[in-house]
Amino acid sequence: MARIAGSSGPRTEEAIRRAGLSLITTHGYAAMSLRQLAAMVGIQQGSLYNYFRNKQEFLFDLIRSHMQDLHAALEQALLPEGSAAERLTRFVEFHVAYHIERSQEVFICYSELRSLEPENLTAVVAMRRDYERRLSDILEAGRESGEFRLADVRMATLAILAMLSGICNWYRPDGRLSKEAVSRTFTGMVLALAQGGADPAALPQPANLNRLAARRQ
Amino acid sequence: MARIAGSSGPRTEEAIRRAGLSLITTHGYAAMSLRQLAAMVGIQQGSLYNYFRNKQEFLFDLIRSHMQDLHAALEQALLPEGSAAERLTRFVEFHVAYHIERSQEVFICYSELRSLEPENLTAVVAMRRDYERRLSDILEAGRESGEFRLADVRMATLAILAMLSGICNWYRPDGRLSKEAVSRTFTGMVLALAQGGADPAALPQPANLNRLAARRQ
DNA sequence: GTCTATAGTGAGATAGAC
DNA sequence: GTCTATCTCACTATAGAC
Repeated sequence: MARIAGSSGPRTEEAIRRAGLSLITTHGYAAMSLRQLAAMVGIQQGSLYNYFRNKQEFLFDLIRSHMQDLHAALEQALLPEGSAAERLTRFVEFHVAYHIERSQEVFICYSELRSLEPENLTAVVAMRRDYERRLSDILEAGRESGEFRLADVRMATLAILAMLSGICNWYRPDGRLSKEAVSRTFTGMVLALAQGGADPAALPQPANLNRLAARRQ
Repeated sequence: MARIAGSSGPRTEEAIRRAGLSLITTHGYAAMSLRQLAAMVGIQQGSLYNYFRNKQEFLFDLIRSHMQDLHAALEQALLPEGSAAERLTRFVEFHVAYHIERSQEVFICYSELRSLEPENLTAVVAMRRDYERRLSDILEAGRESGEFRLADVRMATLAILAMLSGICNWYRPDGRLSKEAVSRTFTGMVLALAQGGADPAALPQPANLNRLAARRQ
């Protein structure tokens, strides 16, 4: 990480970005000092101010630019039409892939909202709402068409997003599971959740299982 | 919050606890200053050191004592026997109730693990593993008995816990939803997820629904 | 148990030479 | 664009009177 002379520019910018992501993910924004950050990049602490006006602006830039990337990528991935199950599958596949690919950014976007100053927070929350809505719309469409059985679309939205976003807390590229296995499994679980058929009372006993099956036909 | 004279003792201790929970939830451990904490309690900053040796110990006490409470409460709530669906239902009901009742502690236990020093972290992670295992065992039992259809018990465990723990990020006592409604809805979603029947390919069309129902009988 | 006062440290941010 | 040097401030933690 050390550096030789008075060089660089855009290379430094990218290095600061990556080091910042790493440090904030590990220790949190408040606990990360600019001295640490500079050391990791291999420059002096004062030099950082050629790249941002202050620490808060650095955080906001990280979060905002990531949210923009996320939106742009989602736009590409969403199906314009198709059954709700197909659209939901596509959404989950995208979400999982993105969360695995860019887990640090994603994690920070959830965990460091509290560290944003009010004005900056407002901007980010608006983008976030927009994203949640994409999922809500799919669930709502499925509920109306009868493909999905959901007691509450809002809660289902939050539940699914929490479940998917949790992936970036435990997924490790060198772990037991491949990206594909995770994607497949979560797609299955989310679809099962959405398609429901689970009245808590309905399924435990075999007798009830029969009733349910009959109702479905 | 202000106080009158040189009084108190255990009352102060409880006040510090509550103020700490609130501040850490809102701003995070690293961003909370002991001056803030003292001000919220209505004492001077130096007086805090009658209640802990340093800031880290305060955090660790909060987290550890909460984990102990959680384990004790879970012990009471778990069913010793019954079908996997019944046991899972009970687990979810407990989990939701607890997360709603003590959302600050729960949130901190997830979000401030990073702020624990290595030794303290080790202790907490062990307790956490133990808790996850309670859920894994239920899912595994259900998978073996054929009640549940799960591609991967470990991922299902993590998915369910993430989904449930997410509740403390958005639930508001004065909001649209009652505790009971949340509990019922999440129980339903978790059971649906566990009981599966969701090969991504299998369920969109009604034709496949029939096959599924037939197989279940 | 609480207060006031302060030691000692490390933080974010700025100034000016190269 | 980077460096060195430094300002200013807030923080954790301690000491000692009441």
